[in-house]
Amino acid sequence: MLDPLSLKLERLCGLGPDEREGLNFGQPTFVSAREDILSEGEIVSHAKLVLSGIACHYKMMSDGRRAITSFLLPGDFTNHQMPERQRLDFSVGALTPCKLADVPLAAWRRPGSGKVALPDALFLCMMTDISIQRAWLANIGQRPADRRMAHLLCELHHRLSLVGLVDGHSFRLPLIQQDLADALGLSVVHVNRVLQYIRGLGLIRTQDRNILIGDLEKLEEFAEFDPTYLHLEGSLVSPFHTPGSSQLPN
Amino acid sequence: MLDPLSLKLERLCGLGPDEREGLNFGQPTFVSAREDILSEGEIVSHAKLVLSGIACHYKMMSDGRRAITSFLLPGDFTNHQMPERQRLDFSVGALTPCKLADVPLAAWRRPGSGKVALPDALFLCMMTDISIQRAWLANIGQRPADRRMAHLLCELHHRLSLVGLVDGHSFRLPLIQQDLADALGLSVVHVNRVLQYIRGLGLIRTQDRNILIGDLEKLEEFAEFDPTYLHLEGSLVSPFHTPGSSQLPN
DNA sequence: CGATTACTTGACACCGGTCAAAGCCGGTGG
DNA sequence: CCACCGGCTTTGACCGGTGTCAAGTAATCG
Repeated sequence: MLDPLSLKLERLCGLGPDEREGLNFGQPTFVSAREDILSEGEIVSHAKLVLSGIACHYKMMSDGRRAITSFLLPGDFTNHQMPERQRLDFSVGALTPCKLADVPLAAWRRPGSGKVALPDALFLCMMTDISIQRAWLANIGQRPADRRMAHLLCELHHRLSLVGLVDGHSFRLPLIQQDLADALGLSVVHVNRVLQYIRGLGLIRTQDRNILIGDLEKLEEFAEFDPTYLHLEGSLVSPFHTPGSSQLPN
Repeated sequence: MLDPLSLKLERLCGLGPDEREGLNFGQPTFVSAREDILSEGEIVSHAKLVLSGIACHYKMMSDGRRAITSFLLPGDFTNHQMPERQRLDFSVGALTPCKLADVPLAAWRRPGSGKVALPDALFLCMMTDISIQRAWLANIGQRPADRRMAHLLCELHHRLSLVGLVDGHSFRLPLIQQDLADALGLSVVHVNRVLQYIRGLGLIRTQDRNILIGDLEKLEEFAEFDPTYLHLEGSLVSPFHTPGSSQLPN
């Protein structure tokens, strides 16, 4: 069975086994739920990969609130390569028990010769992460709570699906409502109300700690969800085409 | 007089004139306020640089609302290099008349040999943009309107200061209240109320379309502003850091 | 100038936050 | 096997921050 990152890169960029050889990560490490993986202010020299579990980027506000700025699913990196001696301006925390591995920074480096597919693919992942952040900004800034929640669920559906963690229309989402609240800028109480409301619409079903998508199309319509920003269409081409230095548009 | 990007790179990374030679951008283009610079869905092959004026990243929501996901100040790029054939998931619009220039993608490429300072510096810029997005997410998600506004003003103060556009404690901010509203996830009416409130606290003063910071320290304290995320400390700075004009706090 | 665009103001409604208490597990230990 | 316990979820009552609507004023522009 493929690790989630390889699966993602294969589906997203058509990356074959031979092109992933730079991805030999070391021994996996395990952290338990609620534990910090990286702390704000830290200086990191490694890129950590989530192999299983769900983690998040978060910032603590001075009044004790926690702002979750992204969810890290299997196949996501906790951090991209940082400029040297740059301090982290966020923390990374495990929301569930997580399995992690370090990926050598060399994977991002484009060699003077040889295959460049891997660095390109990793770059695409980074661009997608940025796109997701933009989408969150628009989501939190402009949508009412119910659609905001629905939009997040749609996104998670697609992202989990990409790494093979969606079974039919349902996926396991072992987050507590406080996590969703901190990610959506809502209170726990309201998250609870909103989940019930959406459940009442027949869009989702919850059982245990699973989220079952009842009618994905309806949910996406309700959330005004447009998956373009996830860049799922597998544009498997090198970002670095060599342009002549002088093609000015217009 | 240095262009804003060179100024920024010099102050941020200690980049000297010889290391910036990859930055020979072409003829500047001009767009008027409210005009689009790039449109969602477009495929871009150039990186555009803002030389003067203020632009923004935005997404239109289906109900006609506009979500501004970032402000582009002089010295900022409208877009980073995108993987080829990747469609833009956002639009770029000019909020004021803007002067732009194209920067060849080659500037980002690390050559097989020779200077790598420029690509590294540009990469730092990209990481900072991501950090800013994270900060916006936390800002919009967790802070009440008044502090949210104050935090944005603090950020703009620092960013404008970096490119020499702050004069003492005051800076020109030729945005309309609707722009601030769309960026902060507030209504225009409330932006108006909040500005008056902050003005009443003596933290800012507005005249014409300028924002004057009355007491920067008080404003930053009120906003719980921590400039770490802007990565201003010149982590890549070599021993020879040229101070530039003296208005930079340090 | 008139016309448009931006800013202010007030009244009112409502979404979502807060507080508090009550269920609901799933563990853990006796 | 049951009792207890702590974390999570669910409810209800209440309130306050923001949004909306609408109208009036000021600024900007052709």
